[in-house]
Amino acid sequence: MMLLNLVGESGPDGASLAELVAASTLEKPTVRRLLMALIRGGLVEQDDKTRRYHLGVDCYILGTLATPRHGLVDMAADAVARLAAASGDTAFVTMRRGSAAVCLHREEGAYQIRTHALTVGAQHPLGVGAGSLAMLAALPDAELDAVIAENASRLSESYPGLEPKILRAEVATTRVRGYALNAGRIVAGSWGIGVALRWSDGTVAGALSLAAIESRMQPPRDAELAALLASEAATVETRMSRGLNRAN
Amino acid sequence: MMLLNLVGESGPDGASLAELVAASTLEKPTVRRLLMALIRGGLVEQDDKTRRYHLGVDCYILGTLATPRHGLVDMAADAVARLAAASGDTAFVTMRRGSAAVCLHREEGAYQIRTHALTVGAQHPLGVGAGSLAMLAALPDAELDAVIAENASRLSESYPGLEPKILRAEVATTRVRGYALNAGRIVAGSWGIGVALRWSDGTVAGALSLAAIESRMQPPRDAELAALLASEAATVETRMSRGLNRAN
DNA sequence: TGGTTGGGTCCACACTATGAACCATGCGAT
DNA sequence: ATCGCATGGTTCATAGTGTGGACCCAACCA
Repeated sequence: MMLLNLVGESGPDGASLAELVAASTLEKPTVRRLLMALIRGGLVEQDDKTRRYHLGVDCYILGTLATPRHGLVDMAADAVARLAAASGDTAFVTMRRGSAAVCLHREEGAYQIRTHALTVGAQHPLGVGAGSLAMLAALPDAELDAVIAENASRLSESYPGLEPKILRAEVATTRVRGYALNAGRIVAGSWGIGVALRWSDGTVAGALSLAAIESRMQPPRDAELAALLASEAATVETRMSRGLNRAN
Repeated sequence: MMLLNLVGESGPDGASLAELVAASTLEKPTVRRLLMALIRGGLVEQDDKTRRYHLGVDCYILGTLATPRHGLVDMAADAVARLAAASGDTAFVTMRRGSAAVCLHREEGAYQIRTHALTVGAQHPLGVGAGSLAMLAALPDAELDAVIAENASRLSESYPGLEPKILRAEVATTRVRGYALNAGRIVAGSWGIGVALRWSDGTVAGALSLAAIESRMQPPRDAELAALLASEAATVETRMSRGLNRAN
């Protein structure tokens, strides 16, 4: 499942065997054998020419069958389109995946300078990035602690300037402010604003966010964008509760 | 992966442990352990109250990430909607999954009598059902033989009246006729018409189909519906080739 | 109260995954 | 032409992990 996930993260060009070995904690023969098993099951496929591994049809099939329960992107697609159109910047749907956030949908606006700091499939610990931070801040305190604890080592190692302590401070200001702001903390100059999305039972599902260069996120524009996000989020959330998808 | 698939097939109400044990060839402790592993990985989730198992968020995430490569339903959604609206009957998107066909999308028309012979998530051997038969007939002969051989035992056991020999005859007439017709072979009185969909490289991706009661599939209406299907299939196929999704 | 059904777990045992070492192939440089 | 070096892929003794019959428990119903 770790491998499946890595293949998913690898984007439209897929992943090579070597890349997967490097990204996983497994040895080459093991990776290869597991990939063969995934291929047999249809969850992964290998391009005959390039020898690279991609997600298989069965992933798509299972995903489609899981849509009635979890289909956030469908419910948010038009909201994201409106956000991108209205702002001219790039809009995203991010979803929670345990203690990480996955970017599932990206819609570019018309403005000529576009940040590519966040691409579809990318995963970061909760709190890293605007949408991701919005989700983290939306969690109940117990869960927040658990998530931060789980991510602690990865944060300190791979995300300098986003150590647990700083993250907690960010969460606090996010909660007061009402929306999450990423002031170029991951890629310098690439700013973002995000708001969380919840299922009708209150659990955090994902987030809507906007990204742009620093100059386009200064007051008073930042507040305007945040208002835009909040209104679209409300729209999406009513839709999420209407389709009474989830029993639990 | 077999279990994952079974959970997927089980529809929106999920599956109980006992059902999964029965449907799989595994023993109860094994099923339970594998399910726990799938739950750990986020591919499956268990409803705390009902104790039933459902597809998890990660299935949806992987499915979304696989959409650029395999996203048939998105490409066919509006065509299916038009089919259902124009015919008043129920329209389907089916996809190939090895030697089986999976129903991924179902759109009901306005007509008051609706067949529920095919529901989303249902899987049958290739050749069983209109869309499924359309796919089988669209395969090159070598592949057709392989598929029929693989399904032989299941066909004879579970689908009386659709033994390999009869299926081959059906394929022949389908190829001549240009579209697949299921004259109530699975559920008496429930008829269907289907046409195959191909990727731009010629490989069979899935099918579009319509289902209705027998009386609504008699000449000349059957031919009219087939024409409708063919034209929508053409639309979908041009869209499939435009998004040059697949390298291989 | 007693029987039945379904969910979930234990642990001796058998089988299966593991990875260091190895082979094969494609490609750029000399 | 030939070498060197990535990168993809495979082998096989060994360590370790999954397997399932038997069992427990709770809920439900007569």
